[in-house]
Amino acid sequence: MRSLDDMLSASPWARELPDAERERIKASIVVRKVPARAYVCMKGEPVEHWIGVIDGLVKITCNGLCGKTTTFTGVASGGWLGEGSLLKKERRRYDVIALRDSRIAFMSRAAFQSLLDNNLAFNHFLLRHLNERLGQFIGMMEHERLLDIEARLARGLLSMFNPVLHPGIGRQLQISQEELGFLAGVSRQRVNRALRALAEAGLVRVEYGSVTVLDLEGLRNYGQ
DNA sequence: TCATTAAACGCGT
DNA sequence: ACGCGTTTAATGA
Repeated sequence: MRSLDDMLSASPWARELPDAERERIKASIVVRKVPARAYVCMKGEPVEHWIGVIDGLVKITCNGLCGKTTTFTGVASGGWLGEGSLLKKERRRYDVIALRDSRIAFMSRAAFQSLLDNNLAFNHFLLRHLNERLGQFIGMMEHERLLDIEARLARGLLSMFNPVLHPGIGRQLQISQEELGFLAGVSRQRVNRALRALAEAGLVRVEYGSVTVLDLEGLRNYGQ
């Protein structure tokens, strides 16, 4: 995705907005470039924006007290995040960090609220979005308890290729094995081994700094 | 005993 | 400077 316009065109709620309304929303959005490793927003901040990933990749993450860090989910090109904190009127609960140079859209709280109050398509979108997320997180518990690490990594990858949550993602994902480890909750060495297994099964292609999905359905069924 | 992990190192990009 | 593969030593099931 190249521009805010592309991003809005890929967002079902924005596609159906009347032109004037769409322009009004667009005017409420600030676009900022965030370099790799920089914060998009920080835990504890007051929440003033809904956040969209126009281009790039970010992670929603949290640092434990004992120096550990975990990634709850990645958000790729075309994805929106932060609606939870916006709806609950609370401070930001998690850090959002760019995994590579990214272009990020910040929609004002007022614009978000007016869409919420006036636009049925937007409400449908939010429900669908929240439902996909909920499914992902329930699935995560299931997988953590029931699946081996290869299958868990397969599901972790799959979450990144969810077309509802990240309409702009292609088949290739630029992400390091270390970050995949944070995402799937396993060590880097184990990610490396598991990736080889998935590649061996013909489901992905592994390259320097990236993973390409060859068989989405196969990934979904991996380890039944 | 066996698998997994963090940390360290060296190599290639 | 970063990503990857490997070794090593510690951990724990």
